[in-house]
Amino acid sequence: MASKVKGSSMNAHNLKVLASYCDVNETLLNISQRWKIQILHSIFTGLQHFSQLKKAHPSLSDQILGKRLGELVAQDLVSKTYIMTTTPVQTAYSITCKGKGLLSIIFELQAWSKKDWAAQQLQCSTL
Amino acid sequence: MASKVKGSSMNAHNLKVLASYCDVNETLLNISQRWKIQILHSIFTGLQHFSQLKKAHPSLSDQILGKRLGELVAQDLVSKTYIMTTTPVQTAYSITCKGKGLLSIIFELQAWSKKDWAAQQLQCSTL
DNA sequence: CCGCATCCCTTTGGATACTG
DNA sequence: CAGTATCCAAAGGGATGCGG
Repeated sequence: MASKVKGSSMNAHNLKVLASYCDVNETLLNISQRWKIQILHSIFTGLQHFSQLKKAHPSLSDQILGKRLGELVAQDLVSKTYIMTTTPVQTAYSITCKGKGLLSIIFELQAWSKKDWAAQQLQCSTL
Repeated sequence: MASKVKGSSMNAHNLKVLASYCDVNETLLNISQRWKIQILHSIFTGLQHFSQLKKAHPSLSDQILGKRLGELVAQDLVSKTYIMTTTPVQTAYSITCKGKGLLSIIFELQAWSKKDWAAQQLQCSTL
């Protein structure tokens, strides 16, 4: 995929795809809710249980955590499994392939926001 | 930059950067407001004037358009210039280098959301 | 241990009306 | 033509308390 920040990422094909992206905004809304990316990242780093995630984000309340986890599962960004061998039954969350793909893009977004664009004015003619 | 969706994008360096991305959420919020990306894209395609943008998005009201344009300028995603040779004075908006960089990432996000991830389960082990 | 139901409050989007 | 001011409705986050 030729979608680097530098280089000719804005070619004709990409423009065509972009022209029909009226629903990207929905995607953006779906991933920009409070705590969502942080939770996804925490799961990515290995935190599997509700209590672990809770501990990792002290200022995050239970019902928001539960809500976000439900959304993440519904969006297929994390998967949920039940560990039946314990009492009471435990739950384990793990990141999906799709979730990892999203984090890749989030990484680029992070790099983009950190970049000093003012110093790049002469280099973006090919963008 | 090694930030492709396919391949080893989640290497040690990226992980380190990701680990400190608590403020990515702020960036996400700043770009996910209603109409913002649509307006940015419209400007990218060549629409320069307030009235043109208004016409391109019939269900977008004046003051929301004005608000978003102000934010886009403040975020340095678009630049604003005044055309003094006309009466009354006209305004022209154009996308900046930084704005183009954002659209590149939005394009990737679009591709990500459209992809059939269920069929990719076997290919994401290196992610 | 893992959540959900309810209520409240803040934020945000949008309609109407007005100005240089 | 290019916006702004004010007010209002809706949505989302968060605190408290309860259940499986």
